[in-house]
Amino acid sequence: MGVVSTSHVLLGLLATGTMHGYDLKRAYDERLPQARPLAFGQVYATLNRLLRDGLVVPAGHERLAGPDRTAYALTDEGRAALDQWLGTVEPPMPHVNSALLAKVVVALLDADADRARTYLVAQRRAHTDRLRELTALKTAPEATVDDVVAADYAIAHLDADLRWLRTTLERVADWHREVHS
Amino acid sequence: MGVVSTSHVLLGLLATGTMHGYDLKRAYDERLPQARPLAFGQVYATLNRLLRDGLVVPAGHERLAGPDRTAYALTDEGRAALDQWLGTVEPPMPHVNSALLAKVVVALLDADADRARTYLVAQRRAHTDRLRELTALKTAPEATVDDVVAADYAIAHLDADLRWLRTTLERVADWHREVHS
DNA sequence: CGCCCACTATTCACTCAGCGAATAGCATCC
DNA sequence: GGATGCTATTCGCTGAGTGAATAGTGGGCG
Repeated sequence: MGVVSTSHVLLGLLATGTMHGYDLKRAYDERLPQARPLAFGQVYATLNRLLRDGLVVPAGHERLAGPDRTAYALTDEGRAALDQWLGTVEPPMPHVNSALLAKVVVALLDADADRARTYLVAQRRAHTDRLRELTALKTAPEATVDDVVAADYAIAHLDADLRWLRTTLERVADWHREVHS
Repeated sequence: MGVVSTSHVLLGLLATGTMHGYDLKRAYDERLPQARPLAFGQVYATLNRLLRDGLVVPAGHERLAGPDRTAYALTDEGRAALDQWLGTVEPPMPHVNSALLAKVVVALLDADADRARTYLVAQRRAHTDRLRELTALKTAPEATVDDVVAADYAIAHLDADLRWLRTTLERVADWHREVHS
């Protein structure tokens, strides 16, 4: 599944009004609090790429109670790129990019089936623990819809992992036999 | 959830015997056929980092029916790093890194609820289509256990996406109201 | 007043990751 | 003998990501 495209998200945030880098970072943290943390440095790097590609333009260079700051605004091209992104479905699972799967494959390859089994059991434990955390976070009284939707996403996928862990545990012996043949 | 660590997978493949870059790439394709495609260039880049860090050493430099080739072998340090990796559980969903979620958030932010709804419906369609492909692939007579396990992983997560898409569709109106307040 | 701290805003230097093209030897086949 | 294809590696470039550095301003505090 596609990894989240930082540049498109920044375009989307800029579409709500001109902003400078620092504000963008804060808007990102506010709107996508559960997402991968975004460093300031990366915001400016991405902005520069968007500028280079003509998707944003500088819109004011003021100094106001602090250091210089440059605000950026979407161009028509930027608006078009954003609409294009929003109107396109993400390719669903074009390849299986899972650390879990990779680790089990490697464990089966150069250790024995027990090694893989031990790992799977430990991972299952970590998953159930995290699942508890997330359901608590979701049902907390101060949870916003943002929080609930993000938590639901994580919960659904942890659940998917758990189901996969269970059936894979049952298959470890067969699988090990096949790998070493 | 952790993205698959190329260097550890290569260490794992090397643990089954000394290999040179080209063989490593083939072993990767054979053992992880459903994983993200790995370019030759990246194999050598990663090998050089492993060499620099003392996790592998050159083990033979032969020319045999073709260009020069350098085989690499695991060092004790490399073996230790591999064991360390295999023995560690992956942090389950430390952050929600989903293109789906990001796109819906952006759609709600600078378009209306219908825009988000249209996207969700289109995405659901793409998911169910892919789901059909994968079940076909899994039940095909020539499917190996590798194929089945990988397909199960993908299926479980597509299913998780679908459940999330359904409940999110129901919540779009509420969510849109909260975002614009 | 003078000083330190915290906040705003951006830049810099560096490494990893990923991709496509380039290079180069050998095989083989028509 | 020229074209094609396989083995094996290198190169150049862009993007992604991190942590530290820089610099100005305002507020609190003794």
